[in-house]
Amino acid sequence: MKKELEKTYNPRDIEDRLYQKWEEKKYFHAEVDKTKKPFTIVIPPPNITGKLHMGHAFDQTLQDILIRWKRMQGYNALWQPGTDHASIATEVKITDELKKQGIDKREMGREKFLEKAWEWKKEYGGTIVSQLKKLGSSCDWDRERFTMDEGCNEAVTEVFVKMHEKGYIYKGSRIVNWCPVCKTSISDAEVEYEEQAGHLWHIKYPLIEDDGSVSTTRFIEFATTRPETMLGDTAVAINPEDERYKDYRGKKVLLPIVNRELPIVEDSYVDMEFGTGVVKITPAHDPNDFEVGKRHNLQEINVLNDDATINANGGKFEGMDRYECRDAIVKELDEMGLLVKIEDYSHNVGTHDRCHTTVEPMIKAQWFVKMDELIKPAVKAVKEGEIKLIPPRMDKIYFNWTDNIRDWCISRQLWWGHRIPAYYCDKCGEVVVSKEAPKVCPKCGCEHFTQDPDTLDTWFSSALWPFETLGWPHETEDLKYFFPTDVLVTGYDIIFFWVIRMIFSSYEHMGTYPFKTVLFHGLIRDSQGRKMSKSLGNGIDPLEVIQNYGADALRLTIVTGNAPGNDMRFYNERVENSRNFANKVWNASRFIMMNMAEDAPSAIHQPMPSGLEPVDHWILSKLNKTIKEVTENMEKFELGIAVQKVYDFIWDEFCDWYIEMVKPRLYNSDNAVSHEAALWTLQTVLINALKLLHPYMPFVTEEIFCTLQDEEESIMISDWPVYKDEWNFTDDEKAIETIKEAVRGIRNVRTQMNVAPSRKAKVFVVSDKKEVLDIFTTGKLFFEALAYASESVCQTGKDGIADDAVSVVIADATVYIPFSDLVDISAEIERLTKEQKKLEGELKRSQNMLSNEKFLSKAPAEKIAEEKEKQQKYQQTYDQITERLAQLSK
RNA sequence: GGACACUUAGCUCAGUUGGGAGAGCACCUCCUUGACGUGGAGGGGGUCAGGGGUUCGAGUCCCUUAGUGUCCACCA
Repeated sequence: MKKELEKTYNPRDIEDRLYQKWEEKKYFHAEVDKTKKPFTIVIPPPNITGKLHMGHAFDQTLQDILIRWKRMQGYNALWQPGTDHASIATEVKITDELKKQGIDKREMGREKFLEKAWEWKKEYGGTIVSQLKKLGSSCDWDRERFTMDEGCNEAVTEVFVKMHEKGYIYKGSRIVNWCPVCKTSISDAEVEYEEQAGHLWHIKYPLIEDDGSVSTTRFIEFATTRPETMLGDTAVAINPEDERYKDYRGKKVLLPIVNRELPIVEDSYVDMEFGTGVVKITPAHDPNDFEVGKRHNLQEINVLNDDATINANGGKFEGMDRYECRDAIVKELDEMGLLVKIEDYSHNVGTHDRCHTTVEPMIKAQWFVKMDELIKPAVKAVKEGEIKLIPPRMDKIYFNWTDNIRDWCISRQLWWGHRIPAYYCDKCGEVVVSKEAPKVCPKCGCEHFTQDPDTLDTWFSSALWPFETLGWPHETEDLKYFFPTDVLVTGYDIIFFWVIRMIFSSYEHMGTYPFKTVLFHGLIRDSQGRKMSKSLGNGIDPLEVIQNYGADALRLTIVTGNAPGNDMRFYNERVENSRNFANKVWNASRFIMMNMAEDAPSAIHQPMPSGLEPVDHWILSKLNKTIKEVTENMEKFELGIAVQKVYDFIWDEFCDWYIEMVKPRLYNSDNAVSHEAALWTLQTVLINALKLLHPYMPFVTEEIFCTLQDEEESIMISDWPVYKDEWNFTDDEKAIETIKEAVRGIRNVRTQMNVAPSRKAKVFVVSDKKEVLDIFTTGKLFFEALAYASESVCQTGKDGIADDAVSVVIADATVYIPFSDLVDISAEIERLTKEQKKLEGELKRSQNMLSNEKFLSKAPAEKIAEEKEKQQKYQQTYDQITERLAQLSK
């Protein structure tokens, strides 16, 4: 039966059907197979609360391109999918949801809350997965994992206990970043600094004289951005080198309002150049002051509650909010005459990246991962190239973080997450860290324990993702075969949160690095270059784009014209272009199918017939080159360049030239050999081009492929095209390029002269070179098909050509079109003179280069040869134009 | 304060070992040719931010200036 396609490509009709077929046929599924080489990618697990956004689309498209390509290349390709429990994000969302229903999380209690959370996971966790499928992602869904499934839980506990035993995990009271709204500690990576307009309050504390009296004349003045923390001041610091304050050394000041005596300590931390060279020290609420406090054995007075209101240590301010208290204290100091002045001041304030609440540094007992040793192999991996970051500039960002790394605070005062496997003896408080609750206290023999209420940072489990998903801590075959993985694809925004932590975790627990290459992508921005955000409401919904233009168009848009790691702007005109391309491919295929005889076997598996003509060789040669280059680009992760080449080949070479050039042969079935050769070439080139395109546009390529095939097959499991020496036809390539040049010249002249397309004209090709005439003789019909020729004649001399014919000059030949009634000789002379001038310029440039001795002695030989060839061509053309001008001027 | 990136056609961007400036969109002219008007043919438009250097040769490498953006950083 004759195969047919619709007139336009309608992605909506086919995408879901094809995806379902792929899943049913298990094409995405990978099993250990030692006869094949593995290629593994683990998905950056999307949050269960998440809704598909452009960031996912970017991630997914790049991964899917790589995995589909490698699968076609014969690798045993595994794309390991899964989702993340996203501890804090999910907990906040559920808490808010409960609040709307008038339910308070604390009143509800931990157990009930977790039940609710699991219900939530069941209900919404699948949404994101079904959305990923809309993009065409070829993940092995049979292997789908969740960061809080049984296996991952086991891995997390294993790691925690092991690292605790090795001393890499410890509990300590230290300054942590505290979010007063989420009421949990957060890691340094989760703090986002925002430039905020604030004030610098200049305050003075009175000195305590040697006799113990409070001075009314001697003060020590300093500036602060946070006056309310004075409630927790336990010292004032000066630089030991600072001569201005030498009389104050060893003395004390009185902390007003609170009436506490504070020592004046000397610490080189104080910058003499800044302000007055004096710093008030609040060890409990500032990380630097905390360090100073440790060095000078200062008291640590916490003045804040978990919600950032003032606690009992704040005396009469107890219960006030931190900012309310600030105003009250400033007012009181002013009344006491201790406020010197207020300056406007802009400074960086740490905020929580989730809720943007100003973070409060507080001393808390938390669990930490000791980083100094762990980070070393992670630095080495990138330094020595064992892990390659793309683009390479990411190295610096990476090292900047590793060089300044601090211990990682991993405990969170949340419920949704992996609970810390630490147990406290109810009687003596002994801490036992173990996989299961201990039976007997090793210290006091008591049998009652309470588990640590805290959970772990989400990224603690994500850090294990590449190996826990393959079965670790068990020694599975999957792990041995698929690990380490090959490429990680992710946004540069989570390099610190995730990438680095996976690298050191993997090295620590697996003894090897988790992947060989990290391909970073940027952000997708709106048409004005703004970040897409909920508050701006400028987010573009990928599902809507798919609905309107198709998943292939979305994918192509995302990967086109973007260098690795760069942000991109997204707007519909770009997607329209991608959709148009899908339609172009569709219609080219449709045309080919229309010309295939009924019941004829598809040419795909047939050997090359003998009757191929130069133009067939030409397109095969072009295809061959494209195959080679595209594969090379993809190997270097230059996906944008690769797809551009496929696009150009299909649209410019195949559709605009080749198909047009073979049409006469298709419409004329008298010459069966030529007809067959054309059909074979059309199909062969199409199939190969579709294969090159498939990783980028899986749906349209599959639909065409399957329609074209006789048997039920899939392009996604077909072989990736390989460069073949026997498809190289250098001479034919050159010949067709010459014809194209002549055709373009004729079209050009006709447009310039405003000749209606309907007006055909006889075309004479004149050349004194036999091989050139041969080329045009075999290519005669191209002039008729492409250059409005009624007839074409190839000859050596000018016999029979009117003197005033229009001429098109190319290197080896001159094409004459007699248009006597239309030709304005002076205009013709002008046109040719212009061309002559242009050539003169080129010739000059070329001659300059070739007469430059240094160029000749230093440039590579092939470059010189290339330049000589060009010069020759220019000279030939130039001479012919000169000759033609002479004729016309007679 | 440090680091990184960007500055190329009206707009958005490619341009990866340095060797005659590209694409898409927009714009102008023409085309109801039997795959496609989501198309075809032709065209206009750029001193590749400014300056200096290396080189036979620089959009591409080095230095510098200016503008923009991002990340990092405890200066109270």
